[in-house]
Amino acid sequence: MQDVSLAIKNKGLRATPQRIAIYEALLPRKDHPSVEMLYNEIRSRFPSISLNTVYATLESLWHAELIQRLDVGDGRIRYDGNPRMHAHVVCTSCLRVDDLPQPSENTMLNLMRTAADVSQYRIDAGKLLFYGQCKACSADENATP
Amino acid sequence: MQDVSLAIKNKGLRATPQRIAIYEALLPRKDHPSVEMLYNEIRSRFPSISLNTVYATLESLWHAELIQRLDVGDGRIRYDGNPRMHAHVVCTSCLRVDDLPQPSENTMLNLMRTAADVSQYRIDAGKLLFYGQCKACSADENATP
DNA sequence: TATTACATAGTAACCATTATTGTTTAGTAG
DNA sequence: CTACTAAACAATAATGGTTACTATGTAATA
Repeated sequence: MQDVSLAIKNKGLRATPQRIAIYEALLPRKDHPSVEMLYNEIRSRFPSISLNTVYATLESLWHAELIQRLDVGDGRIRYDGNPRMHAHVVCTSCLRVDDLPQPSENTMLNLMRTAADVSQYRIDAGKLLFYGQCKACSADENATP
Repeated sequence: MQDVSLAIKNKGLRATPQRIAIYEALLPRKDHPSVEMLYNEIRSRFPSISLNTVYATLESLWHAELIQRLDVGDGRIRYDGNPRMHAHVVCTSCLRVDDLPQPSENTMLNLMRTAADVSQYRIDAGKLLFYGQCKACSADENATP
């Protein structure tokens, strides 16, 4: 509760009711919701909120490095309440996105360093995505061929 | 020349003049052009070609696994004449995209296998992207602060 | 209280991509 | 060579997530 408000203020942002609500809605979720998914959830408690505010707020939280922006290539951007670098898997059937515990953050940081060495770029961020089919979709496909 | 035509036919596609021209235009490039960039190049030799044909052709070549589709998140899709899995670096200033020789294809395939194990997904593809600033843009920034 | 800067809501515009449609071309069989 | 069938092409319109714009509201500062 107050943690959320404090975390926002600590980044130099105003802890408005809308921002607190959006951040609090995102944090417990593990399904990497899109803007519209969050918008629909927030609207039940915040009927007057605009879609635009959700866009702007998520961008602010992202710039403040409180959350992660995740473009998996399905046309809509997903958000992740965990700002630490980690890999993701995308189900190309149902488009769900899951976190991956492997490779570790250290391994990814090592990949980044290697990339910086060989490319001569200054590298700020990395993204590791896998695409395939989740267990549920594989089962469905076998059930109805 | 004939290689290109043959490669297309070997995938069961018709080797039309448009397809050959588009594929031949993409192959030597290392800058991962977008649809429009290729469209502009092709039009000089093929004034009547439509943008839509470039879209359709690139999708055909991609489905045939002759080329690679690359969504780096800048709004337009980039194409890579090399279909083998490899990492990329994106310059967030000038949006150029470069290939990375590291990590090796084997390393990436190992990452895929690990991801499949821990996620219980059937994994078909992987994507490793790094974001930062290329040498030229870093130099420009230091020159004009 | 006046000032200034940031937030929000609502609407309209943007733009890469995809869908649709009618036409043309290539490949194949008779 | 001609007819048939399927694929490819070109032109236009439509889609849809995102951004821009504008006006209004709210919080921090002097």
